[in-house]
Amino acid sequence: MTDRIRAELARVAEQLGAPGIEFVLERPRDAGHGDLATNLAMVMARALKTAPRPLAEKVLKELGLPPGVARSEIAGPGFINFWLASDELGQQLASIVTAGRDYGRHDFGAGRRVNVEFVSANPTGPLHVGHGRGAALGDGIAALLERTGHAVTREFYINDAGTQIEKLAQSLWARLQQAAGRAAEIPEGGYHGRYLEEMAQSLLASDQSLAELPADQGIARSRAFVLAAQRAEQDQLLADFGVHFDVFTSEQTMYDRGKVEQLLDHLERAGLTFEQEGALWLRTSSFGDDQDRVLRKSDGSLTYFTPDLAYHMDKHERGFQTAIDVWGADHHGYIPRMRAALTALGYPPDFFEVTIVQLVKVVKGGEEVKMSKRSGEFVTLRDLLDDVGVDAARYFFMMRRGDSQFVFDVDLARSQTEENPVFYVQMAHARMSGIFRVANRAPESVQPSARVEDLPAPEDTELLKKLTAFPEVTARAAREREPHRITGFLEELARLAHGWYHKCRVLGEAPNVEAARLTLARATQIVLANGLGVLGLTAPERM
RNA sequence: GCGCCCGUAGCUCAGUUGGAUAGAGCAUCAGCCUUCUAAGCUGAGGGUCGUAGGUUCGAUUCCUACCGGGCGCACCA
Repeated sequence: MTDRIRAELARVAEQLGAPGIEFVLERPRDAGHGDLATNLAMVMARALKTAPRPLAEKVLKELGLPPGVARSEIAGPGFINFWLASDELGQQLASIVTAGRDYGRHDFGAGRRVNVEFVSANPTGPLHVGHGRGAALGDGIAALLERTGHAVTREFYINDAGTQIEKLAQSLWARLQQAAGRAAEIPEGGYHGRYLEEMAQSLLASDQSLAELPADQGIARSRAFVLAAQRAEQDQLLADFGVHFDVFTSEQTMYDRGKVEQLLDHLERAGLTFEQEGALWLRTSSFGDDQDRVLRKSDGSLTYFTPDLAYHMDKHERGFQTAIDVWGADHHGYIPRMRAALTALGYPPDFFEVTIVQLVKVVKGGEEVKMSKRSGEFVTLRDLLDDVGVDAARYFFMMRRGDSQFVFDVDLARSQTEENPVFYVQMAHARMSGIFRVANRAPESVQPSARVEDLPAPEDTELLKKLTAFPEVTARAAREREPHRITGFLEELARLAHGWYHKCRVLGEAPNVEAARLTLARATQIVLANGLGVLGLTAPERM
């Protein structure tokens, strides 16, 4: 419907001398302004240098409106408002029930291959709440893209080749020595967290001889231990968090598979590099970065940037048309060099995208729970999950834009009351389900009753109109990579659903009204479930 | 010093790609249980959209400067 009106408006715009003009056709927030409104006359007025209202009259005169539009008017400074016929609304209701789980799906992604890389935590410690936010957001973005017709791969990059890992291995080695009663110091820049102490103790308990190894072997063993332990722990935790990765790529394999060498070769042959003071540089400043970047240090070793760039090249070679990276805010300064380098490689500008995830502040009992990686004290994702559960954690992380700082109120997330948005939304779904339970009918058995005349209350109409907005919300959320648009919509919908439930009886009404309201309840249940589903949350039948 | 993000009700935050009278939840206050879940619902008060300019029919939205908060500015990862 919207598409047909939009097309007709575009046709008239062309006819009146403004072809291809950009205009908005939207649902006005004020119901008094109709079901749909356009600013076409006003944007045309600017382009054609005439007054908007007379122009709106001309537009309206030329407009061949589809039969679903009941009436139209010119209002305010030159808006054109449309009211839809009530049978149009009824048909939309029926189509929700018919579409079921597919309602809110789109195919505009057209099978575009998208790689979403997220979490990608260093294997140097437990995942903390910041990773949790990245995990929820990355997974949410991936799910949104899937539901809009993209071919999505969820990917995790393991930073297992850097000096961080070396420090960690050395730190564990020191802890092993200490646990065996020897004097040993955590190396400079090493890891002081208690989890290494615990790991050392349990390793030693199962193999006393470990601490007897010569240092180089001991460190090598330590490295293998920490990598395996971190991987196992992270896998389990992410699984518990409801996040599934399709691909894990290790930094080390970028070397092992010759990707790094291949990259350096390619860059040098293309004349994109130069040597200075014994180091090899990439001319990123020619491609938008504010300075050139070192690929190979003067001591012969590579910077972190080089294998990471090779990794992105690898993604491109694997056939991905878009690579979305979800990064912590502390890495945002890294974006220009990566973008510049990928431009230098000749990749299209829409290949590389970054979604930035800002810091999470955890508040419990009205007080901030401090987190500091250096001191080894931080709020782990595991602690948070144990505290508030998966659904609440995922929902909370997704309910705010990634690029604003976020206060995670643990007490709120735990609460089983209306104040808690997760609870509130899930409760709305449970209530819709409850109607069918009491009626002793399977929700799936509902045959769409599409007559809006049988939905007499204003609450009926308001709820229904909200439901019809869901596809637009999912489309926008996917395009903008903003899962919080879904949570916001769900809360608005839940509010209407609760109000409707309170005001409008379903069972025991006149048969035609009961049938129509059962359809509405079913449609509401579907949209709530689909919305919760995109976010990876459960939609409980009862609570 | 330079760059990026943020600044909207007491608090936490939305704000439909420049639109009509700026919204929601919490908190506060006032109501509502003979009902398919009161684990809920209804209503009220609450705003100089950080500040000052600019762009135009119109600015919370775009531009500039400044103020405040966060994060970055490595031959670290």
